[in-house]
Amino acid sequence: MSKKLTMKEIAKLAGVSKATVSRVLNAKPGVHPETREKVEQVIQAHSYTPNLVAQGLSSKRTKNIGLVVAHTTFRLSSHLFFLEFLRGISGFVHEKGFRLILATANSEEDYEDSCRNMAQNGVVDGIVLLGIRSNDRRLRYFLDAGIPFITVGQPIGYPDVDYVDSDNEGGARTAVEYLLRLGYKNVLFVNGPDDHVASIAREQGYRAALSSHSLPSDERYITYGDFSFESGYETVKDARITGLDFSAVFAASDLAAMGAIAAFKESGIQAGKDASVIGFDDIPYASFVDPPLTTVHQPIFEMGEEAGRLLLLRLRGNVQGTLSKVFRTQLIIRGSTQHG
Amino acid sequence: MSKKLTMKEIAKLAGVSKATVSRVLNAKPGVHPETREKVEQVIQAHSYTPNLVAQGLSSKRTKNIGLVVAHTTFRLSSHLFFLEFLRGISGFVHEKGFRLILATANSEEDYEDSCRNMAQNGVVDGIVLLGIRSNDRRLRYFLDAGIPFITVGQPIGYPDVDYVDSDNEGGARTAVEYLLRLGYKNVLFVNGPDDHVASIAREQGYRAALSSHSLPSDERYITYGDFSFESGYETVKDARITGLDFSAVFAASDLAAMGAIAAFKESGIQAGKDASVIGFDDIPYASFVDPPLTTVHQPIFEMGEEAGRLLLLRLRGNVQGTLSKVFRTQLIIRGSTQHG
DNA sequence: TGAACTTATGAAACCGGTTGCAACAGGAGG
DNA sequence: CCTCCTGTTGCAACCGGTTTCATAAGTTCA
Repeated sequence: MSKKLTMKEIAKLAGVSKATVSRVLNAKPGVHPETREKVEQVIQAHSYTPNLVAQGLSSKRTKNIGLVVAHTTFRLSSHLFFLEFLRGISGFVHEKGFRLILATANSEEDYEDSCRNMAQNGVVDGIVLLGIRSNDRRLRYFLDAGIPFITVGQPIGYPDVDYVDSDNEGGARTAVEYLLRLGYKNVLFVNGPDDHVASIAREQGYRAALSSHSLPSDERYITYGDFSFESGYETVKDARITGLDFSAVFAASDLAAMGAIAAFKESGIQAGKDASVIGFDDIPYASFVDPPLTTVHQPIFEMGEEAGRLLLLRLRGNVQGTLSKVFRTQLIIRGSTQHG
Repeated sequence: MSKKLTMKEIAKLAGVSKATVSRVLNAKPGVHPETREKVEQVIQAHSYTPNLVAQGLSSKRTKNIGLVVAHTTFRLSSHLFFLEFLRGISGFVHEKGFRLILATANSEEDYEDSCRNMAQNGVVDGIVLLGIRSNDRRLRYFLDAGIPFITVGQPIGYPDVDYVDSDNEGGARTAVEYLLRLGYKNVLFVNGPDDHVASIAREQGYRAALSSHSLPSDERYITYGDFSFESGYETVKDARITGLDFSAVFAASDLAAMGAIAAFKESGIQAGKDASVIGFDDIPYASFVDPPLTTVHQPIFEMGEEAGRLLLLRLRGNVQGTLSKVFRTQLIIRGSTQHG
């Protein structure tokens, strides 16, 4: 455990000044090739690496990206969306030499604190925000602090904010239209939280599908939950007790769809035969369950990569206007919908 | 977007020196109550927060914890172990005022780099290592750099390293003994990678269970995979083709167990009736699939918290000897094993 | 051969905090 | 009234880098 060398010591060993070592390290011009060579040798020999904290202080760029996750998103340990997104962005930013700092929270207040801290403490160069709400007031922290950030999901209420999203509305519409074409008259919609931006878009898609088939939206068939298994399960149970007449369900998450399937099964109704259920996300588990889940695929991994890409673009600074990218969604037909 | 104030400016506004502001901020003694009050007011009024990077540089403590995940662990997007662990440690360290920096990688070399960087660049105070192997040589980076770290899973080959773990051996043994008591003579073991520390312990448990029933270990029934769905599926398929005679499977992950169930099903064999399958982990999905999975529960969330707790203890410095905690595992009997 | 220009380099200021130490004021004790 | 102590405070060095600017050395050209 040799003590860590500093730039000054490297400089002395190479017989030059700190400034020169710094120039060599950052591949700056204006260093004689011979000098550069010599310095590089010393660096190699002692396998010196600069202290990134010091570097961050003086250059005002830490190469840290903050990933802030709304606690409601994070709490659903089963929310594989997050994990897949993380894989995407993590790989990308690391490749570009950035680090990822995770800010999560166990409560709404902690979350608020997380946001404020991230915005103000100077530790991160930019931020990715996951799980935002409509008119989310937390965005103000970042805007006020003047720190670059990008949201996942369209930032309703903030037209000038960068974002990545998937075509939630189109995906929902396609799914519901598919159910209607199968002949179902009533489609129970198990949505996410009503102020979640993805929920809002998916609800628009649901309504659009009904409209396109000249059907009115019956509000009793539109319900809000939290994307969980339980929310799908309970909603279907309750709806049947209430006497609603349906055998098709569109859920805003795969987990909720699995809950719906389980609830049907308890009443002796088999999804894929006597009923149809469609989920949303296409998590890796979707094809493993029985019946395999028909669902709306969104390219979560790619969305993660893209969020990283756009944020880094913004950080580099030479962009004007707002950056955004909306990914296509795709209906994946498996076994939980009636065939033919 | 008001420009961020520095400590010097706060000092001027309060009519004191930087040093005094620093003392107030860190609740150090030796400041007159009146002065303290005044400084606090100015801080409040401008909602000043210190620059954590500068603080990190001068105090040599960044309050960052690195979470390094072996790429093989991370690549399995379906590996809910990671997510649940993350929830545990993340909540804990944030509560203690630390941040979590994620280091992951898409390849073995990237992973190696990640480790080296984390160890040397001075950005983190301590490190949590997930997914280590037996005699993992990457630990040397951290030992050489003299940076505190803790591993998840017993660090085979490094007796003086802190760790948290679950009783993998006991859990495996209990599971296999349960199958043997149900009357199965041959239990196919779908293990993880053979150099993964958890795999090693689970294999010991498997063998111990056979021994305790005076059965020899038949090596043909011990197979290695990567914890994935596919590895469970393929292994069962192959084993049946090879002509092995078994209708009980113990898998080292829930996913692999689900794969095994799927493979059985394709041959018209129903887990829970004609065959028995036990998984490991008890991921949240385990109870949602059909049949609900009998599995060995390990308290992943708590393990995450504990890893954070022990590492922070170590960082505080007033501990001698090595820290470790092994959590109990528990067999959760659901529907994928034959009843009675 | 000297003026003008380039290129290579180091000294020193700076980033925004923490901390050791000296200085200074006020009170106690002799 | 002087000395000593204690409690507050600020100065300045330091953490380990980056960057500006002055200077020295070497080139080009008239």
